[in-house]
Amino acid sequence: MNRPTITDIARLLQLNPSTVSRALNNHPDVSPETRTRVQELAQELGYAPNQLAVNLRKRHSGLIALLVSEMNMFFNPSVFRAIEQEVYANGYHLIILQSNNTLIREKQNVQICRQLAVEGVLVSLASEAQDLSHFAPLLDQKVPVVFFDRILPQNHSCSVTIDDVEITRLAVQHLADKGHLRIGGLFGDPNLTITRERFRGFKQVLQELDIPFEEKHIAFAQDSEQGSQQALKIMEQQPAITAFFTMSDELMVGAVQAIEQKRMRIPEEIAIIGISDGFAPEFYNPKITHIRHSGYEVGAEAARLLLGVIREEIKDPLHVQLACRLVELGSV
Amino acid sequence: MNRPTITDIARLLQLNPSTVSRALNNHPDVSPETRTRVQELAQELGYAPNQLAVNLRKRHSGLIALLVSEMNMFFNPSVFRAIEQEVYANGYHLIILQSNNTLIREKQNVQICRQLAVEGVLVSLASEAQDLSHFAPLLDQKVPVVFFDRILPQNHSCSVTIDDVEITRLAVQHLADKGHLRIGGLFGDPNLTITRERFRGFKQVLQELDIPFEEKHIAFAQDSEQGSQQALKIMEQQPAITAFFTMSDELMVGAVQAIEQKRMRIPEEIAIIGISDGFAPEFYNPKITHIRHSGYEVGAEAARLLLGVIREEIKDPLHVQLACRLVELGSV
DNA sequence: TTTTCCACAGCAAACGTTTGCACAAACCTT
DNA sequence: AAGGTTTGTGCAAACGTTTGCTGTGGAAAA
Repeated sequence: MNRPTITDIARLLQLNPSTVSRALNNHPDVSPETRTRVQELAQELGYAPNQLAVNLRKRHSGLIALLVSEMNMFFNPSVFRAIEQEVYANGYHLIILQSNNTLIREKQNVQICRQLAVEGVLVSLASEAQDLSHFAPLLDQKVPVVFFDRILPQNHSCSVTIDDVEITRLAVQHLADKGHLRIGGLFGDPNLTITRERFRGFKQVLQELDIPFEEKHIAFAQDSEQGSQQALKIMEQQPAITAFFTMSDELMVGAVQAIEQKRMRIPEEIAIIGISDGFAPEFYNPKITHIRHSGYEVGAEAARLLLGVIREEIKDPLHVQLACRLVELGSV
Repeated sequence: MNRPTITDIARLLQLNPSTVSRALNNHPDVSPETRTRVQELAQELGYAPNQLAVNLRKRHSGLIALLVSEMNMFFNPSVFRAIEQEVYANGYHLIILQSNNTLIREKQNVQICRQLAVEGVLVSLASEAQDLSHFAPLLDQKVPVVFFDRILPQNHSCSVTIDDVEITRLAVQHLADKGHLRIGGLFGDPNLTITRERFRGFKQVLQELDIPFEEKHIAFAQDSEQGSQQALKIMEQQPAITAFFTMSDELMVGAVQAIEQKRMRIPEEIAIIGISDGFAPEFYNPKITHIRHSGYEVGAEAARLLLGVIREEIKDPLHVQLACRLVELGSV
């Protein structure tokens, strides 16, 4: 037999499919005796419900979609791991859609979510996304959406981020505490809210600490390679910086590369502090002091919020900002 | 209206649902006139087919599952990126299931694949998996399966790997060419076929080159931290090694950490060569010479094979071994 | 004019479940 | 012993599509 159905079991047991269905779902309306008869036969035949039929009938898919700019090395893997685990533990399944940072793909992915009748969507925005209008098809259908990490300001859906201003405050404060007054800053894609916020925080904290902000000591870069080049340029400026602040792992890697290329010693000749989930700082010796944000926690929290909204335990949009902490490892 | 169905359109246009269906699918049996009438109204109403119903009717899900041990930093992201793109480009969607390296989860995941009626499965095995018997439920149903990266020897399904013996040959040969005769080796989880093969290759190549194999110069480690400790131990052995071979990025990171901790200079005092997809070697200065295997290519090839099997273009199990090449970057 | 054929549209069944309702038998009530 | 309630089962519709078959009107062929 090709794949036993509920109807097959019903026929074999001289029962009605509905009774079999109830028996398998432990519905109280069915006698213990028939229940066991049904379940035993189901077991024996290796029966597994046809989820496609269940989905149609119940009008849901058991799917949660993760819309993400692209798989990259640093922030994502731990976020994914957390999300998958949380989703799995609650009986849903995770489907992943990449936007490759393009708006057009993100729009398509929204449509796919709608077609597949996903029950919730987790979103880390493409850098091309300037607003959230393309999520209307989902929001109109009351599909729960939670934005995380790469978000835009809005108030209609839950979001999970880290406190970007606070994170830079911790970093710059730590550098200042150690006596660093000329600080080089490496920042990412200036289109992203996350970059703008961290940059804003950086300047703000410098001002609070009465450290002059020097245009020539900061730069924006898209990846490690660019970051490395920009870091070299910054290090050539006079008066020379004594420390680097990098807003992401990619840029930290770039900065360290540049420092090593100049054969300068960390932290004796130049200090460095980054923002990281703690993985990449381990690559080096000394390990890199950083402000730690947990990608795992971001993912887990985003998934928990989404599940809360799906279960209607959460009614109003919640905006969670996760705490971070300084991890001193000797590079400052 | 809540979400227009084909029946809604039929009613509004005084047509039969079947005609509407055919019109939307550009079936030739429908007149150009009604076809446009239908398509225009569909457009106007924002009609999107209910994929759940389509799936049930067509008895497929449009889903491809990716069974993976866990999301980790190094090998996986590029593999995922490739797989997602290939799958997406062919109109399927990707669902991801982690096993956390446990057999029990892998078994559950197989069941989930069956229930969701996925049309193909890509597998990188959990380290607990000692055989493939738990994939029987899928193979019995003729669900195409392709194994990649972490595989076990078998002949019933396609597989994609890299040539582990050849890869170590390239590495060790390169070290020997540069005059290194005392080579430290760092290897991963000895349960994995991949580890055993690379270790076998390592010994074999040493023998071919008439370099004595020293037990005290090799070690096994599960992660960077352990790798670093093992590397330190190896470096303390006399006569001292002059070069490291590391079989994975994690271990490369560990070895470099140990070398830096000893304040030894690469490559003047000690050389290092690794196996990598080329990302992590960029972290350092000098960049690390490595044998490059493309995670992206592995993923893309695995996905292509799977799609080939699904489309029945590939009938017999194909075992693809991808080529690798030496990338010289100055650490040897 | 009659026959043949084709283009188009409708009918109805099917995919495998779930679930509201009906109904029979058995069990309590007074 | 008549009525009411519980317990277990069956019937049939529904979820939204797709598709084989049937049927009609009209054009082309004979």
